[in-house]
Amino acid sequence: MGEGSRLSLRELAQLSARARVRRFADGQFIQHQGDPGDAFWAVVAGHVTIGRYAKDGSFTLFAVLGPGDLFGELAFFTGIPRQVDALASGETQMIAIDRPLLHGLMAADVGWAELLLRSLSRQLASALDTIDAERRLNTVDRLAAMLAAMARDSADGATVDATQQQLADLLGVSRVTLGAALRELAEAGRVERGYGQIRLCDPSQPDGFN
Amino acid sequence: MGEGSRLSLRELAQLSARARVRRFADGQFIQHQGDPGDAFWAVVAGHVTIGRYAKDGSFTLFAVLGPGDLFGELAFFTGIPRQVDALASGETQMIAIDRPLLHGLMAADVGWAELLLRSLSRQLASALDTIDAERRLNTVDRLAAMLAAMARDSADGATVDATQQQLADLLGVSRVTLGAALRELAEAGRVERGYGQIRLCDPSQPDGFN
DNA sequence: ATTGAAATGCAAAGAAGTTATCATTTCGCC
DNA sequence: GGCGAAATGATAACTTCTTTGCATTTCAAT
Repeated sequence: MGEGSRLSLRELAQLSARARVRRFADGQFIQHQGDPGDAFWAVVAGHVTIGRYAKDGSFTLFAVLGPGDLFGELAFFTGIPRQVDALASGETQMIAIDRPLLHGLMAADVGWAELLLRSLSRQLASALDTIDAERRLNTVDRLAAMLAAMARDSADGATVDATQQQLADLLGVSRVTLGAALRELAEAGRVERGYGQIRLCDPSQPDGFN
Repeated sequence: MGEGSRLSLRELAQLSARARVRRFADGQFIQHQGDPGDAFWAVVAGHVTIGRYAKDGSFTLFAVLGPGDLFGELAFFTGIPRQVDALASGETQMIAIDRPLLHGLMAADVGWAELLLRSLSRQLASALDTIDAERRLNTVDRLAAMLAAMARDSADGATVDATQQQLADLLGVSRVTLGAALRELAEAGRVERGYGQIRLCDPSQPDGFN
């Protein structure tokens, strides 16, 4: 969701100079659904899992964020309470951007406003793509598109580290359906299935989006 | 999609003072998929239909916007080409906000930046709700939620003027499925079905979102 | 090497949605 | 009032996804 809208090292450095870095332990809650949105976060180091716990305990995974990613702008700007839960995944360092800090940033450089607008716009584009793909594409194509997007963000650009259950949650289908779709892709020679890992055979293939 | 993030009359007046109003006839294209996003739009009068034409001619309806609504910020801020088509619905008046105008606005009043951030955030919240609801709720509940949201924006707050086909497109299901869901709601006494119109019997009922 | 937990594979039954087709109702218009 | 187009209602065959349950494979820790 937040891919492609990351802060640069320069911008993270500017932030660090103006606010202190907070540390979170693995599995620690950073925000709960329903919290007031009086600040949003910039990830400095580590990873953050974004999603929504339902009353029945089930979890809808929205995204896994990394260094440079922003999140929580939504509650901050709308005044709506937090819509999602966020947990640290591994040792994580973050900076909270509250209203005084934001005003300071925007006063110092209007570029910050445009950066935030660009970040939100990208997230919205991604969300609209998801909605459209969910209606228009079958499971196999949606999976292929998602894997391609995840691989682009990965270290080597061709491997996705995730279990079938996690992929199923991301895609909003059952593990059974996801397994069937994966098998179809594997039989077509487009991916190789590992244990907790998927390798894309030809990442340059069209991904169905846009 | 854009509900609840409308410009006030005062803000529309400020805009009109700085840019000329453009007129569009019923059915006229305002923007096509793939156009460059060198400006975004503020609706001054009339209505705009937002959606996406697929190659096969099918149309995914995203929203119907009214006076005070903004759209097209997405392509403008991300640099991604237009993702959606927009058509005037009835005689429509709009203002194009390009980069010089936006910079003028933001320089005159930082409030414009926050207004845009708020608008985008609300659209994103709405899109995320849609994704989550699509996975978690059954068709009947999603329909009830959508009808409640649409009724809130309507004149009397209890009537929705739309055909079953349009509602089906909005919800992303077939007309058959939507008809069945509507019938279920009608039999539960929650709505009354008219010809091209739905009346909510108790709009104060919880709508399933949040 | 063994063992236990996690991940994956597989199959059957059932729920929910889609497409396609046709009948019926409603409304505007002459 | 009658007509025609649009909207709605209804039905059936088909597809896709889910749930459930269990077998198998993989990995890591002892």
